[in-house]
Amino acid sequence: MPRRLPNLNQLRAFEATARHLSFKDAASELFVTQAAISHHVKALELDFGHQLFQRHGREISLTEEARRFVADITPALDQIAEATATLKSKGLTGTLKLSMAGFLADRVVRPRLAEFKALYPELQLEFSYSRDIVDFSTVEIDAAVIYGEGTRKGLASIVICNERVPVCSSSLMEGLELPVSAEQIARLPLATTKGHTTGWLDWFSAAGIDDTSSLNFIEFETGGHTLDFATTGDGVALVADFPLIQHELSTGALVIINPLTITRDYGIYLFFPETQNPDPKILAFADWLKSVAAQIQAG
Amino acid sequence: MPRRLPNLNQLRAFEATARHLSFKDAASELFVTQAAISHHVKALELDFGHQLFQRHGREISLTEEARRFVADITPALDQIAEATATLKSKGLTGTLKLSMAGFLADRVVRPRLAEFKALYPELQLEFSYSRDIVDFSTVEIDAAVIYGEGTRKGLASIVICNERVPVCSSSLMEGLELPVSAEQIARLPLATTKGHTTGWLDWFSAAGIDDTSSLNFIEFETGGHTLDFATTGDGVALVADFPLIQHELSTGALVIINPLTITRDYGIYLFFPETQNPDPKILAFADWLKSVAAQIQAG
DNA sequence: CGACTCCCATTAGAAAAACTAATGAAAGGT
DNA sequence: ACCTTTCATTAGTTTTTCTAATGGGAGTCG
Repeated sequence: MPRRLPNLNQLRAFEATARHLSFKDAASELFVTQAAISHHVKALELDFGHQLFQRHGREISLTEEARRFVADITPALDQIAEATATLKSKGLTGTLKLSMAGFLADRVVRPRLAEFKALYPELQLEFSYSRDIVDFSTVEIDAAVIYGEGTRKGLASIVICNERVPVCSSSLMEGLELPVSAEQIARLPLATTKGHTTGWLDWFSAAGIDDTSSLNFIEFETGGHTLDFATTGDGVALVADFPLIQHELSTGALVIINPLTITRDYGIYLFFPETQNPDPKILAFADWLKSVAAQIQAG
Repeated sequence: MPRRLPNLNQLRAFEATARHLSFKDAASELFVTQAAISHHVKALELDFGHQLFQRHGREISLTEEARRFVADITPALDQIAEATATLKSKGLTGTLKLSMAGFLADRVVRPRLAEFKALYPELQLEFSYSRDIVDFSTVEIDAAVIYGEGTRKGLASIVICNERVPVCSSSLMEGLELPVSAEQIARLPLATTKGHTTGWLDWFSAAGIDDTSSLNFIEFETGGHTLDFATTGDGVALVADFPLIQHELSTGALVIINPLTITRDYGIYLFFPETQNPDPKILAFADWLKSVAAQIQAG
């Protein structure tokens, strides 16, 4: 007799909801909207012929049967997750040599190294620092994380995050209301890295402002400096909607002053030499880095 | 840290394949085509970055890592299936009083009673026999399984199976090749239950034959009799593609002589009095009966 | 040896499922 | 009383999944 399983996507939605006791939070964990979760849970309740949650206004609680049911399936899902992690990491041993800008390593990768180690226990990461692309033929590097355009000759690339939003310090916001209009932003000092004003030009173009002659750019050596400039309240930076600024956003040191996000070629990419079969270690790292980005964007 | 799960539908496909060591058989277990399984497994292999099966011509075998992985996830899926079964059956206690034609009870339901009991251990079934709908206001019956039209005034209905195919004994097939053309079938004796020639008329209409004046109908009291008639080689019966004839088909006593299947209003339905909230016991039984039908049609 | 059969792979397109945006409704907080 | 928060629902879109058709390779049988 073949095994009879419920719809497993619905099951996952239910389990996440049960953990959070919130449709909204479950939705954010699974990177979907609250409506999607609501649909899933409702379908599951219909299938099972039992209520799974009691709804009291904006609160929900598990029914007696549902409580028992989660207790049964949670370890099962854990086991699947663990077996999957083990399988994925299998064979990924050795060292992956990465090049990236210092502020990316400091702010994004290193603080989460433990998490990465848990997923790929036998994989060592080695860092070297370069804000720009390296020459793979002369430097012994497997892959490079670059904040820039997504295509380079002879290199394969994987998008990590190509959405960018304008941020500034809350102190600069005095007297202004969120969202700050693009016209107002155009009058503020705009931080960029040297020679990379394209991002801002794209952003204003997306905001419907084409006269960019009067923009006031302040150029810096590194992306970290543009962030510092914004953080100290001296101007606005255009940054990837990425773990980069997670801490600052949550403490309120930085604020997204206009929700307009541009998705252009300019963003964070992982580059590596083009081959038929890319090194699985690189793919694993790219996969992980993307998940880090996704986690943040989901709030 | 949110749990990271693989696509669970792909996982189910993989697990079924691993049990059967066959894409084809896994497909049939899951009621899909072989291509669907192939896609799922391939996607999983891509996600994991590992081959899961070695392909040797038409044989497949598990890779070493995959073997380990199945061993990990199989108990997890078992546990989910079991927890689901428990939850579904919860609260379904007492007795469900069913009315159905004798041959349906004898051929379909009773041989599988043990299976039903396993799913709903606290639910008793009681049978009474009627080929036609009963008057729910006078007879103490919860639901009726009827071979007929799918809509009756004041009653809700659930389709169990509304596909019908022509069958006859292999002895009648002497000198004919499968599939037998509709024109040839039109010359054979056609068994129906009394006053229900609609099924055959629909079938011939679907086959493109509109002149039904010369058809040779033999009418019987019960559906069982039309099957007997076909089994003894005296003519052709039009039956639901359903467990009814499973045994006869597998032994070769009956043969589907033309694959044309009609899906019309006439079929097997579960009827019960229309209410706002149907008795979950009825829904559970309908659910199970549908699964029995699906199992057979998948071969 | 060659035709045949049996599976798996691949493709393009169809069908179904999942998801979203928008909006409503209920309850809690201010 | 008003605003905020959260779940529900609807209709429509997007994405995923599935299928039908077809090709290829490896056994099998005459």
